Amino acid sequence: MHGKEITIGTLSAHTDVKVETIRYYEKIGLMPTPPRKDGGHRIYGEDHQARLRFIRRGRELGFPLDDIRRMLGIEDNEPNCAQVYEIAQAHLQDVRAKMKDLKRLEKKLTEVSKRCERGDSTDCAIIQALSG
Amino acid sequence: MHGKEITIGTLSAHTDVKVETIRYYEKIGLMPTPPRKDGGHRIYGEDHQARLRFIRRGRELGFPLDDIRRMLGIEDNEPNCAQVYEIAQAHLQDVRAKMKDLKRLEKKLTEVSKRCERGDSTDCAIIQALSG
DNA sequence: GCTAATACCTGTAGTAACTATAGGTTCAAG
DNA sequence: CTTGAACCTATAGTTACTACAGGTATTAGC
Repeated sequence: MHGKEITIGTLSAHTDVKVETIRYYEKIGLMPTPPRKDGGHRIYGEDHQARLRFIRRGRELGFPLDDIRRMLGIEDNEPNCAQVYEIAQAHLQDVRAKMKDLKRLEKKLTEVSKRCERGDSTDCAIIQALSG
Repeated sequence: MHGKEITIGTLSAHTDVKVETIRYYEKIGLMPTPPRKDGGHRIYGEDHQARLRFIRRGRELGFPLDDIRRMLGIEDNEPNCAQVYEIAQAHLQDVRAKMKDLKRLEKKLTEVSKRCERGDSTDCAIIQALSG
């Protein structure tokens, strides 16, 4: 049962995470240090693949690495549903706050752009908005 | 007509930009190097204040410093309405793209969170979504 | 078996836009 | 004239990677 022993390049291809990023995750302790071949090349198995996929999914949902670290239960032991839920809720608040900010920006930018006549710089509504 | 000669702390208070940030803007060439007192303290005037306010407004609207640099016409000569309009339009596209991303995230996170029963970790919808 | 191409290795620096120290000097008020 | 606040420089830290540079290991083809 040494099912699939793969290299970092293969792991990268399977998970769609760049090789450098995988090494980076290892360095910051998100990925465990894998065994090595005689020559020093890293060898990965199924468990590594699962964990890396977890990380990638988390990133796709916008979780910061620190959240993911806690969700993986690295400090503790295992992923814990209640804690994961907490983290997800907090992240959701964050996402909603950012959306609100962007909505405000979008409105302001659209409005100011509309008033810009693209003529003389002294009349430019955008420049005026920034100079005010 | 050496109207108001102010220190960096006063400039900071007037513009709501932190002292360190002002020095940082100087280092990266966004703010001009101001004259100094004998002791080495920076002295600012009206023009500095106007420029710093321009930068801060730009940041509030989410423009990256590089955009602001170009809008200020630092490389060229003066702010140019047509160019500023271009930059603003591009930024608006960016903002809209980010909003779209966040909307997608928000939807997914909300949906997954709802399915989480906060019970056993093996049933946790969030963990499952990340492990899939 | 040999060679050449490819994949891997480490370590460092760069990205964006600041913020936060540390360790010192100057200024302004009392 | 002293003391405390404000100023000075230079460097490191933040987030999540990415991009080298310079070298070694593996593998595919012959």
